[in-house]
Amino acid sequence: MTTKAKEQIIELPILTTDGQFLARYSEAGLCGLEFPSEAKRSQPKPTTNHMSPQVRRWHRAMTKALGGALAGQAPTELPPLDFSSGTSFLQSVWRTLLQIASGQTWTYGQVAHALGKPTAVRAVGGACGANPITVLVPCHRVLAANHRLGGFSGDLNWKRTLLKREGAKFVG
DNA sequence: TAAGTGCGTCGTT
DNA sequence: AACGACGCACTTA
Repeated sequence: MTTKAKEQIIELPILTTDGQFLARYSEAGLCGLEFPSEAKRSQPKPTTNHMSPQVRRWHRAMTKALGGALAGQAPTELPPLDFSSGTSFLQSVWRTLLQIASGQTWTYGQVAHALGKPTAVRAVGGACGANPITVLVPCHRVLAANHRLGGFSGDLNWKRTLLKREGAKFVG
């Protein structure tokens, strides 16, 4: 028995006015949140493991936080975020993104600079694209230089929509 | 102005 | 070794 127990991931849908998101929980906390379109793909998992009270609690907070976030409001209370899927660099970028308040935007360059790696601009872009917790880890608030919209993995319209609701300004 | 090219840069796969 | 959700300088229309 040298094997480390395969980490148990619980997947739960969250119904919103924008469709059905999919939340993933590990023992450590929220480890994933997917947009409705992507969530449908990995739907066939009605895992009815007896949810721990903890997951229940996390999910309740998440449902509320996501609803608020989609309305352009700052999340009130969040479950702990499990970033363990990422390398240390990725994690440091994701943590930095949490500092960007609703309604404000940073550029990829600013994020890189905040990390103490002002030239790692492109790597920051890659890290944003690898963000496992969409919306709540606000990778959509990172713009290209000169307030240009920049890219987004998946549907670029999500980035526009979220930024508009938060009252952030951008070009594109 | 707008659009396209080239290159530096660096973490990830 | 190749590839980006970038940034900047520079060239064309």
